[in-house]
Amino acid sequence: MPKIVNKAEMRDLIMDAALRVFVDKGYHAASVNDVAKDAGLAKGTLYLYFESKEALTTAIVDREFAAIVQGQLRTKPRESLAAFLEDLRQVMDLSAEQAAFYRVFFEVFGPSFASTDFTQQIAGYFDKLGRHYARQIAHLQELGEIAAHHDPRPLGRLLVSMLDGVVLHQGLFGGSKRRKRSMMREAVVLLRAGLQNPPQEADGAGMG
Amino acid sequence: MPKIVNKAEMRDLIMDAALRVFVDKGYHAASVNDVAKDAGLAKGTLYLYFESKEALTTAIVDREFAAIVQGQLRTKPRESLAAFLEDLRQVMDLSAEQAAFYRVFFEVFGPSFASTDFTQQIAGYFDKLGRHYARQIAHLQELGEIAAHHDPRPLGRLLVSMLDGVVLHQGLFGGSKRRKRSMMREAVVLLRAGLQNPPQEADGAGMG
DNA sequence: GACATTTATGACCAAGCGGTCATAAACGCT
DNA sequence: AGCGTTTATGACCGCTTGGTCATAAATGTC
Repeated sequence: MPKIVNKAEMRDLIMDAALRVFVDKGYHAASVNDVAKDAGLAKGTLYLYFESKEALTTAIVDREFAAIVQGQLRTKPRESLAAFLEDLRQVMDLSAEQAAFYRVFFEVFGPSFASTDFTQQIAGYFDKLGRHYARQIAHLQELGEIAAHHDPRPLGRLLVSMLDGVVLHQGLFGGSKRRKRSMMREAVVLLRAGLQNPPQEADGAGMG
Repeated sequence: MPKIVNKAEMRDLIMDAALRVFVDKGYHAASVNDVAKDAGLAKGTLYLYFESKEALTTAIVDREFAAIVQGQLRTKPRESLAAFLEDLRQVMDLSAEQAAFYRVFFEVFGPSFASTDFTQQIAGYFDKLGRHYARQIAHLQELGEIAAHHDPRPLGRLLVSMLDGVVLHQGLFGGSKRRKRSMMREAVVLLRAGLQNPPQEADGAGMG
């Protein structure tokens, strides 16, 4: 009988290699050959497990992305604002590898690559996370921990965008640990005050 | 005597075409030929005005980026929190074209492309904007419009990251006008409360 | 050890790219 | 009109890429 390999394991191994190479050289500069070599395989072998470079990439993005988002989704609804803020702090405190992945992710996410399906899928992840935050916010509003005037849905989605921005800038531009820490501290302080306080009718706020 | 063309004008014309094509097809999928055709030129002509595709791209990013950032920098220091918030709201309210540019920008901004110089330059723009906000914040603190416990520098840079995230998500994932409006409203409300309120010593906020 | 079947290989291919350059067109001036 | 100079052109080149495929290696069973 024939030789047998664990295909799922092999796919994971290849995805690991690909992610390393993409992070190192950039997605578009990395050739399939580069990836295969890093995985210790010949190019042809790689094509036994992924039908194209795009398929490989999609699989990676899906895997990594799901991991990040699921990590947040798994958290049980918190019972205090402080605990919720701690969750948010954790999203911002991605590991260096995850931040690097983020860079790749955005390089990949151009019109050239993104089929509508792909875009939808990613948008779906962010929206899901946003809705999760929305539920969390609504819950904390009931507990009186978050001011009642906030609208949970847009606020949840807004938080996702904002935190993503913070993470992305960290991934792209780095900066010292010190700076990162002080920024994260400010973020938590800002969000805490922003979430828990009702709007004070200020002076002459015009607005359109 | 010779034929004469306005080189600066020509460069701008080419950059306009390139941006259109990049936005439409994605940076990596767009060939120099595509750009030249869109500009109504032959490829060789384009190379009379830009020495390489990378040079063209750098010029575009520089131009567009400077426009966005300079727009904010030109604002005189505001004398009220409300006015400052209105400035922030404006950054988030980019036109569709500017948002599309953002997408291209991040596609370009991979390790494959980015020379260290380029990265530094872009980081410089963001930092500059962050310092601008920091000055603004410090000023409003003196006026008592922003709570004193905030640290202007990291907070300014944080705002840049956050707003960038919001803009980016808008550019990438779009969504209805309604949704955009409600998110922006939430953003302003959140930031106003976050900025103007002092930290309330909450319950049991642990933290590392 | 022979066999059937799966898995691995890397030379090979067509296609497309960025970039060049000999040649032609356009133009301003006299 | 004629000339000197700048500007425009697109066939062409070298190179790399994603992807294929005939061939070889590996493996489990008898």
